[in-house]
Amino acid sequence: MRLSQLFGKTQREIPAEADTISHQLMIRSGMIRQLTAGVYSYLPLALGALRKIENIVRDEMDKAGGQEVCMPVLQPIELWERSGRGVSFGKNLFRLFDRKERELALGPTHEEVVTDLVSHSVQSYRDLPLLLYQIQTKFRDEPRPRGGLVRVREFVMKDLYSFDINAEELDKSYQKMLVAYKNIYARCGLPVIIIEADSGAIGGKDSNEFMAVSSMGEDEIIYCEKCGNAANAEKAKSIKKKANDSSPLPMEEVATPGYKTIEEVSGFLKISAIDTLKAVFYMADGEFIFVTIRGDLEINEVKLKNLLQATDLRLATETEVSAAGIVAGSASAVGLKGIKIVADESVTSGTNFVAGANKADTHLRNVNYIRDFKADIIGDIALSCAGDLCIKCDGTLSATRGVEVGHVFKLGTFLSEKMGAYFIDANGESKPIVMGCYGIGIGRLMAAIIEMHKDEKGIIWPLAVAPYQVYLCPLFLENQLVAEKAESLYKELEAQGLEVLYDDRNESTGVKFNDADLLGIPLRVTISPRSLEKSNIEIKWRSDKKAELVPVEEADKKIKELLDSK
RNA sequence: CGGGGUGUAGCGCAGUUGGUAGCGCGCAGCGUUUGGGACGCUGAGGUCGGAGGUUCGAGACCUCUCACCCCGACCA
Repeated sequence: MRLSQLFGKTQREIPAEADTISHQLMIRSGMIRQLTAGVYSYLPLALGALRKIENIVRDEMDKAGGQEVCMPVLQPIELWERSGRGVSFGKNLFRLFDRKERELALGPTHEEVVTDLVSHSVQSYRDLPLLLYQIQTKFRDEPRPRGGLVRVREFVMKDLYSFDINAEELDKSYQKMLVAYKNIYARCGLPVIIIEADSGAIGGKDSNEFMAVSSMGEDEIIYCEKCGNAANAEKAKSIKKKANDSSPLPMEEVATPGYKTIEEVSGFLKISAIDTLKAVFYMADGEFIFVTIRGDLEINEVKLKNLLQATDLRLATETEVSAAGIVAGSASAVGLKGIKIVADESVTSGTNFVAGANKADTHLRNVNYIRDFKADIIGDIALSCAGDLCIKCDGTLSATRGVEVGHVFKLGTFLSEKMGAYFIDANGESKPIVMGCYGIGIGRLMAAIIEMHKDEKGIIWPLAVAPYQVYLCPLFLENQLVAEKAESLYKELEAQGLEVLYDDRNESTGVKFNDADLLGIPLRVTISPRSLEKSNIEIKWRSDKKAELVPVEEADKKIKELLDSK
């Protein structure tokens, strides 16, 4: 490709709307252009890299036994009502009406469609296992798109669905996918860690995420350096500090005039937060919920949502709180009636807590679980954080941030049951198909790769995913010799099947080198009068500082060799 | 959904007490240059996000609205 013809210009200035480095680089290099929030056009350079990534993904899916299909983006809403997941996707589901006023959704994922599809063509255990996948656009109306391609509303995703006869067979499919995924990230030059994850709106049991560790990541990862146990913070379990557990004393009131927050109250009473109980109020599917947890801990809303089996969970508004008769700032579960109480296990971890007295400017000392209050539901709803202890060994947990570049789920049978996807087993019995699903966001993966492979000058593409392999960079193009050699080398390299970006522009050396660095094509080949005088050309890896001189007549061979050796 | 911020040329920005819209980059033409973002001259490019209002006069002031970005979706 001649750079002079390539659609998409490089730009010097850092775009104002771009915060993350990968986003800035993609805009500056002319790869992408935003149309509206979370919606992007992909220009040739971006598409080149995306195709490379897709092909790696496709190759690994095929090797793992996957068969590629293409399913509709446009999906009747009834499909989502049938599975019950329309509700859990909520406003993230793009909805529209056709001319007959029939409601449709733009597919945010394809479990429903694929399950429906399979239910019609799989009847026997002989048809299983089955792995179906596609690489195709998804639509999700995210409340807040961010970070360029990190979180968008329209994106290309590889989604594979596995269908098995039982849990053991699902395990095998799952393991196959884990291997394939590891291969994919390795081939893309992206180090990842595999962590335990919540299955969210997708549903299901076991779930793992592939995370690229990066400061631009949206997710917090809690991990143990000692045993390697790692999980998404919204899923992570940990052992918390011990609270005091002296023998229970009689409960007594204490005046706390104007002191409301845990910090204020514990400061005023000269105790630490660990010896208090905090109260937080939620609305779960329209029901007011009173949640209590030890004062030094935070509530993990994902765990809470799962514990309540709620589809919609949010903090209660002040109006709802007062309507429920709660005295904000002095609330506790002690003596509370007619409200569902959820408690974190931590309330049982100590004794003689300070909690609200449910009366203004007053708290209670020596509150003890069971004796003074009882929860309707008790469970682990605490957020784990760095400094807690590992539940698998006695190591101390650390926290880091990561970008989720892949997510795999064991779905089990809940969808196949709802969607009517059954098979006849070897004994002639009808059973629901056991499912798994496995996704990779291609654009996000590309962004993560750039985030990982860059320097102050620009992108440094790993060869396997670079939009071009060679940046052919003649200097002083008006020089007859340079022009002729560049043209002939360009043709020779392309004839060898190499992907060459030929900078045929009459730009100054600085401009060309800076653009070459910005675009990050792995191998730069410089042709100039200076080196040509000695019958040499210059070859340099984008990742290296130093260039290598090579005799002109060996240039094409040498370039091919270098690329093949990588 | 809450909080904060920004909308002026393709990009980055300036625009004073309200007086007929500018700079840099980029773009086009000509010339001189050019081993790490060269220089000169000439030129094109604007419904100042939108609507309404105040005013003799609005990019600026008022009201409404839309879009985009960032933070939080978090404790009473």
